[in-house]
Amino acid sequence: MANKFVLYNTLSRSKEVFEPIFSPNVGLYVCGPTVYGDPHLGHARPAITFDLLFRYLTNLGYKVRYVRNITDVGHLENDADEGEDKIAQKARLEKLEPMEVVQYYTNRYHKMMDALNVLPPSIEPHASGHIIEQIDFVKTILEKGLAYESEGSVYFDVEKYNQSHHYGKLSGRVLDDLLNSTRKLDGQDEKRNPFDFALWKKASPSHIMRWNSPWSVGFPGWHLECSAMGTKYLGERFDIHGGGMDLQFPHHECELAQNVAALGHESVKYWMHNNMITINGQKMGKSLGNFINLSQMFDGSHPLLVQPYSPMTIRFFILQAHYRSTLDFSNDALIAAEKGLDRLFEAHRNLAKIVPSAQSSIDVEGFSQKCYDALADDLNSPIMIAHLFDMVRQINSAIDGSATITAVGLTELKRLMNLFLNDILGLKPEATGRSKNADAFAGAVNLLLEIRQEAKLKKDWATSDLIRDKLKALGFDVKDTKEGYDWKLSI
RNA sequence: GGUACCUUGGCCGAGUGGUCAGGCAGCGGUCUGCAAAACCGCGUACGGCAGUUCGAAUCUGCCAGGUACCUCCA
Repeated sequence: MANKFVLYNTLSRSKEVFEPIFSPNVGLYVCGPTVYGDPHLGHARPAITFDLLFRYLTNLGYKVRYVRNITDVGHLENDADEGEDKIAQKARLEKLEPMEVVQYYTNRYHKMMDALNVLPPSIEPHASGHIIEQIDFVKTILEKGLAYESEGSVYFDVEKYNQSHHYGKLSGRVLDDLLNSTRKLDGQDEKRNPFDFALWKKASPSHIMRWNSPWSVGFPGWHLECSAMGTKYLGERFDIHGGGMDLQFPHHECELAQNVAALGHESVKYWMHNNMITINGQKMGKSLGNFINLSQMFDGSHPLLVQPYSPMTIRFFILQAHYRSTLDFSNDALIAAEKGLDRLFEAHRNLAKIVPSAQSSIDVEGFSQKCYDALADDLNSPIMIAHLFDMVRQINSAIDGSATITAVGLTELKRLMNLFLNDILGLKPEATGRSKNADAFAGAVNLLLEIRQEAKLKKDWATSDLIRDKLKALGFDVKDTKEGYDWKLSI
């Protein structure tokens, strides 16, 4: 742990040195998906951002417990069916059991995350599996006098809380402003103040997902699950809480207040928020209807896409921007990322072709240091990737013979490239599927290229170019090398 | 309306008060039978206007444009 890891804390609005509360253990909580729809490009951002963090911290030697929840109850829909649980509504729509919908989209989420090489968290708790813990949480807040019951629902008393604490400290909100800008919602008259939020909500007759509680048959409030599950699995104090910037308010603000109300102190030391992915400069979101599903990205089926993009291209695209910047989607940017990543992988593979020298012109140690420095500076993956590309040039030069590296240096470089590329950035070459089919296929292409070699020896350029051009038309990139030839499938 | 943030070369995207981001695309060269790939070289970019400063794209103010949150949202 030579490098001081510095990360941006939303709470202080500044970069802080990371010091775990109980080193070497690190508690990390990230808001996971609401499983009522197919995962889209927006879901990939936090997943990959915090996957990078998880991998990096683990690599630094920390023992990380990573909790990422599945939200499968509670969140209210805000359209015609106001007040109905999202999951319940979807279930009625598709004539499925709510938990069937939950299971289906959870499976989909896992499948997409797996494709993106996002490591599974240590614990993935479901909100629906922690109703008892959430009810207990509500009870505690009621006992502390910071919540009140009204018509079978329980609301957090924001104004009272604000008398002794600062509601709005995370998001920079001022209570008076909220009073004027809070929108009128259903059930508003049950509340003392419009900005009070539900801890427990009484279920309407049409509401399918419902549980018994001391107050009513209903369901837990929208922000409660993270308070309850974070506390359960990471303790009353833990290190990092992450999520998308759009969750900062009200979700995380409320969560923070709930924890202070129930526990008497804040739970989270560092709050991290990733920025949004935009499309034509506008946030990509479910409610805006401009999102692209991950499966559509992978197969190119969305009308905005001119071609499919592999999971690794998506991952690389996201890592090429800093997590706190917005990232604008475009085909040009994706294609550029795809080509760049290709070059990176190619150099990584070509490491095997380097012949070591007695001297070294490549500064392996400096390279390592620069990469670690970039990560240590608030997870600056774009800078790290820039250093990786600098190394690509040197690797290619070494193959050309215009740069040199010692055997020891080469071994270390191979280790570092594996570490940075595969283990930390989580970029792995797309599976080529070594099968009998593929072997036969490769054999046939090689045979053609052998014939081309013979034609070349006879200076029969017509035949040699014919083979190359026809293969090219079929999607094979053929290139001549000192030893003979090389090829790859470019589609 | 309130609050916060953003505006970098053809595109994407880092960063800093005073030599370099990086990728993609483009141009020139080396190599090649020709290509491809690779390597070498090339772009004097930082929204506008003022101010602070020896010096600002980087700090301050104003203006313009954009975005986010304030409502479920990654």
